[in-house]
Amino acid sequence: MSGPLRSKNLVSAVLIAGPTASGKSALAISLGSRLGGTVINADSMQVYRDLRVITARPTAEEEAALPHRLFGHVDAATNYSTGFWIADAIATIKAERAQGRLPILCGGTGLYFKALLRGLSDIPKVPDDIRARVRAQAEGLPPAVLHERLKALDPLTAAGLRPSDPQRILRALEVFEATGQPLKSFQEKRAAPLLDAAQCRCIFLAPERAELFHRIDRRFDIMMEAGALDEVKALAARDLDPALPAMRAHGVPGLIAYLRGLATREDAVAKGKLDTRHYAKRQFTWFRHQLPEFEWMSVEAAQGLML
RNA sequence: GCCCGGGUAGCUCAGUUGGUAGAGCAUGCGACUGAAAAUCGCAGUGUCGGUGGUUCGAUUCCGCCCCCGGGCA
Repeated sequence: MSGPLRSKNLVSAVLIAGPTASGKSALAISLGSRLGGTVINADSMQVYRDLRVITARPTAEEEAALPHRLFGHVDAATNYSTGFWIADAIATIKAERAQGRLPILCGGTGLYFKALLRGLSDIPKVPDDIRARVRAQAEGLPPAVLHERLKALDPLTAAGLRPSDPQRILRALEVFEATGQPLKSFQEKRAAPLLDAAQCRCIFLAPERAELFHRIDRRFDIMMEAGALDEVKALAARDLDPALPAMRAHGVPGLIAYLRGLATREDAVAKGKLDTRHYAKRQFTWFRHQLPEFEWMSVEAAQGLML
């Protein structure tokens, strides 16, 4: 069953989310072509120029069908983040609207959609040197020790974090280091949302899980045939910091290990598929609980969608 | 055919000086404000290869049988 009919001018944007490999891109292209839309990427990995095949970014032919924005516009050496994306997304949505085009946000990154619909706190950017210093000092230390350190400096934020969660602890440490104020104190003030879900069409493409897992496996095999290994080889040759987001894309760490003779090709592929399935599960959980305003829809229902 | 090693959770394995067992991974569920394709939390599951014996009690000790490795012939 498709949802109620809505006339185009009541919808200020279309948001298409869903687990990886659910067919979001195809839906975005089909809707966008009919509605005079522009597809705007809301996927944290499809922003990287170096990674096209392995991130399932739309192909050149697909991109030719209608305007696509924020795809492959970032170098893999960049530590891109939600904050950068939100800024890019604001500018892009405005620009497309100014041209009379309907923004179609499409991607699987739940945090990006949440930032769009709930607002992202205004937190000063942590200078690169401070970030690097905090991380260098943390090198090799167990997360519980870092948590103790944070507790001494910023008990407010530390109280809300698990001592086993290195990533969030480091973030809190570097924000405190850069601003002298608790991360929590910034988070308590949320910026105004960019979009109001009531004026958007928010779709979550939700295939049946077993079927989706099969598609994920098959798609990874297709990526391998389509040159994923060459792409990863070129990335590996840049010898970037393995902690960079682009270096963590599903399949990348395993394939780099394979290229360096540290893993079999079979194991690398299996790891890529497994990471992707785990991620898909987290995407279902995220949207179910964090963004309930999304309308869950089967792939078949989405195909018959009228806006 | 003989000798040695092994058969314990979906997988890889630990363990029980005899009182019906556990890690990692997988699986399921969940958290989530600038690395989010990230990071983290919780949970379940077993005829302990089969069979007979010893014993109050056997997955653990003994016999026989079956299966899988390796070696010898």
